[in-house]
Amino acid sequence: MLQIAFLREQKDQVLARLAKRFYANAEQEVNQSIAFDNERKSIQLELDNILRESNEAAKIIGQLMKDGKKEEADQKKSKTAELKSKSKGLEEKLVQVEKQLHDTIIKLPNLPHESVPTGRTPEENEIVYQVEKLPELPETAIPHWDLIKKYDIIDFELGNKISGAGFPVYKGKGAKIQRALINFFLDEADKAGYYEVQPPIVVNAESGYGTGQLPDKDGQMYFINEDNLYLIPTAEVPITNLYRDVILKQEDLPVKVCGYTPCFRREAGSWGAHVRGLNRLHQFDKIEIVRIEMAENSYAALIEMRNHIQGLIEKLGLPFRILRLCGGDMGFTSALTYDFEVYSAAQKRWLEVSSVSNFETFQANRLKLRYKDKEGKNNLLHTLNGSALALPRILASILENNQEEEKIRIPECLWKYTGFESI
RNA sequence: AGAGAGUUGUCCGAGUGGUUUAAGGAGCACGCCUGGAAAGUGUGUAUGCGUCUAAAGCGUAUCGAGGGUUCGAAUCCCUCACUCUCUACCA
Repeated sequence: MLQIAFLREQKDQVLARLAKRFYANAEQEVNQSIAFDNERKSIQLELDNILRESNEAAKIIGQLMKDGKKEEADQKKSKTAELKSKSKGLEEKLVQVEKQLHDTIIKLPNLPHESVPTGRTPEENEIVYQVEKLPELPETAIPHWDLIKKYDIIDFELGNKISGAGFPVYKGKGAKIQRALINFFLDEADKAGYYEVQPPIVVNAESGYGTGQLPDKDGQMYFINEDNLYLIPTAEVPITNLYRDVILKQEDLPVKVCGYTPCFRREAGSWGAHVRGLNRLHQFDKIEIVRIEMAENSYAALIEMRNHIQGLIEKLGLPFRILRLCGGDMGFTSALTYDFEVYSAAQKRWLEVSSVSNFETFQANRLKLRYKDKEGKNNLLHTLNGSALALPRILASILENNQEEEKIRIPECLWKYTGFESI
């Protein structure tokens, strides 16, 4: 959520930056927010004055009662009745205006960083890096959905039977390579200084709201009606929310946390082309890295995270590229996002395997995540996160890119985790 | 799941309608004292919003959350969340 004070003070800049997203009603919604805020302020001022008067009166009445001057006290009481009805009306109005302000400002997406390219579609993303040569596979190469059948390592039909589409069963070496990837990614994160946590994979609405999945992506999360809980779409939600309503000390920074969780996505309406096999699932595994940084360090941290992810993909030996997302393709809450895509030779297309973003204060403002500086002043922090990495598409590209006539090579960095060198 | 007891500031903890403007203690910060430290001692120590160019100051709200009663609520009433104890169940 954007800060109302910033909208007020830097309206031109806000509108210019929102323009990069081609956000339609920017000017109208910004003006509306400011108008609601003005109204809020004037109501509060009036309300505070009335409350002050009645607080003072209550004190006097208390004193009069004590002194036994009951009649005088009663007289005073009748006067305060009027104040009371007035303050009640104002309170209702205040709540209403605060809600209107909130509902308006919550719709505004984050402001793109100045380096974000202008553009509406994925085609306009900027390619920051790309491997020089794309791998070429022999004519006989097949996509991963055929490979998993050939080697019997992932079973979608079994998953269909016990759960439904998008919930595969990993079997034998398929299951072991999952476990190997999880451990490899966690160990690498650990080496890079990330503190490991194992959070719950269901969260309450407040947490969903804190990181911005709610109200924006309500329909995308599985919801447990009975207990009012959501299945997490990413570990970003529980991990970042560990720091909801927290005021950190400057010496606690930066915060670097990682965690492995299953992730659940309904992906409502997104079935069809390009979602075969492991390309899009309802349940998948992911290792997430999360950082909390002071504003002046957050972009350096983003590059560090990007380099970490790049290192993982390089160790796995996969052909990849890095994109800087254009304004139109960037997520609602992000100020700058880099996407990693791995080339699938058998599918002849790029698959997104990681997304690393700086949210600046957008999440922190909702989370009320701040730090106390040397002067004792509280400031909003910057939050960042990235997938390091999500398993299914990484597994898909390992299978596809490493296939040979009668086996699939396992990247060497995984051998000590799998205990086998090929499938 | 049933019964009971709880939730107060950074922490512990007092407080059952009106000097609570939240006692007292601990911790922390800064000062005094000291050769240095400890002890001692003094002062300070939450958050949001508003007012203000800003700071200070002042106002207002916040004692788990939300609502209610009252001139006045940490205190009384209602709803919800969470914690603990016992019982039941169970990896």
